[in-house]
Amino acid sequence: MGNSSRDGGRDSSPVQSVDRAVTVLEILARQGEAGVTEIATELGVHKSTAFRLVGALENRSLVTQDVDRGKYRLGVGILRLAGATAARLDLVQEGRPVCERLAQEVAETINLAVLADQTALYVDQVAGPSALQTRNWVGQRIALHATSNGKVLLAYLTPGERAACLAPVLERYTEHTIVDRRILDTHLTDVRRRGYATTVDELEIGLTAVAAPVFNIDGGVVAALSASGPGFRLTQERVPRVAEAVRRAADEISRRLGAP
Amino acid sequence: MGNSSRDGGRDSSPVQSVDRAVTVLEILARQGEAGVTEIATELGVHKSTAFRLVGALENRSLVTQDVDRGKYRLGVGILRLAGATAARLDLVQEGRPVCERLAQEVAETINLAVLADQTALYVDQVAGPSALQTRNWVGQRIALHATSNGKVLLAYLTPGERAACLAPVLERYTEHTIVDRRILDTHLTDVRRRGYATTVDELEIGLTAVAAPVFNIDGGVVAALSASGPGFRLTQERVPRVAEAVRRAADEISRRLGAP
DNA sequence: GCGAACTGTTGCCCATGATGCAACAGTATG
DNA sequence: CATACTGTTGCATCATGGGCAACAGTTCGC
Repeated sequence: MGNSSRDGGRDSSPVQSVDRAVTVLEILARQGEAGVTEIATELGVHKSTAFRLVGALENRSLVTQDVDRGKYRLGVGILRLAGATAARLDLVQEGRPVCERLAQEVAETINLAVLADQTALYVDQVAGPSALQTRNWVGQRIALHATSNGKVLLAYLTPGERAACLAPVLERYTEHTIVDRRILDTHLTDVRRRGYATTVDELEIGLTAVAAPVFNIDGGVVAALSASGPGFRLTQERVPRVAEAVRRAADEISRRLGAP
Repeated sequence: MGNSSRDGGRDSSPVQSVDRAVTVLEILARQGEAGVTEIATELGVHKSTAFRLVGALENRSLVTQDVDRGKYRLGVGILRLAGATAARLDLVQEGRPVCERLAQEVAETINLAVLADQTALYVDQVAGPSALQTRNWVGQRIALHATSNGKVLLAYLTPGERAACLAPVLERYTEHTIVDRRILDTHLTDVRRRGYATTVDELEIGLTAVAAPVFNIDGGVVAALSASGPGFRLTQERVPRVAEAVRRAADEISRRLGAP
């Protein structure tokens, strides 16, 4: 059974049984449903082999069987995996050109972050033209209370959701980190009122950031868009103008995602 | 690493490497992206093992890597698999209650079929109350030109698409099968005009069927809905009334799918 | 700028898990 | 009712999956 190659493709042979399992999934995607014998024939393996491959996928809900001894089809596990991918793909794909323009406009590092496992998960980043930049945050999970993105994500949660997301004791990163819950809650009320959040020296000394919410078609906040840079560049005077640009860019991404 | 069990779950141990590969996908779905060492740690395997598992998934586009030696994320292959599942799941889920009512109303076998690989792929079936029924078509791919579902699917294709779907020589199943392209094209123009297709003794002697189109949110035809039964029951006199019921039911499914 | 500490990647050898075989149970069909 | 199919299972074999050691590349602290 051939191994499809791709640009920069791996030359080492793949794990054969994983490769076969993926072929099973593709057969089921193409045909809607299929039986063990049919799958075995298309794979070129014994039907007991096909049966075990299908069984392994069924155990993890990637494949399901309508009735015992019946035909198999793709299961909800595929949709769960895709759900994780597609929504984030949409956000990043729709957001990327907006982020690039904003990076040019404000000449700072632009980030998109989503709420994930009670942290701000950074899903995209576009660097400004300056040589001095923040490091790459993508893939990292950063504390909510000490980042502008995190503050935005927190600001639009219900009190219950917010309580669930914040540890009883907030971690102090610098002497400027807000660790008192009541001060944080008041601050987040202000974030919602103004439509953007700021941090100055709260995650680390010398780092200033400003963020605004990205809404989806249901009117909920699905991400926060931020600009960040060194404090000597992102001065207090400059913050309102940068915040306005970030807000407009976040609104643009929201519209692209179908927000009202 | 534990194997999640499920109701009616398989007791035999699954194919371990497939199981591990699925766990890799779930890790990436949950975290957005991860590196080889992190995946290995969560799987409890050596990082060379994780590397090969990820490589096998990457070969098939289920996983992708942003830059060489960088972190991995879920790839478009997942979306391709899910695309095959979700759209069909929608159609079948939205269509099922309508099919059940229609089966009761017209007392014949009801089918939903989609265009797949130049055939009519049957994706759902509800039997009428009669003891005499057609066999189960679900999962089968039947010639377009000799079925009412197929005629509906053909009728709404562009001339180019239609030419691509039909073999140069149409297969004759009975003496009533339409195998002349010009006669078929004229017939399909009529299908579009009337809003439904019929076949009498064209796929097999004694089998009568009537089908109508199902539209989606974009206004395109995504499926055909049919009622079929023996000719002595689905008489010529009865066909117009059954056709009208099938049309109304197809319109109902179309509305549920968001058709204009 | 350099060394240490990490990462991802690779070749190789062997232990083990994937596989095919034979057989069985269940279902469909003539 | 017998035959011919299907899906499923236990078992023995061997081909492959896997870990190890090492390497190349990158990051980071001093």
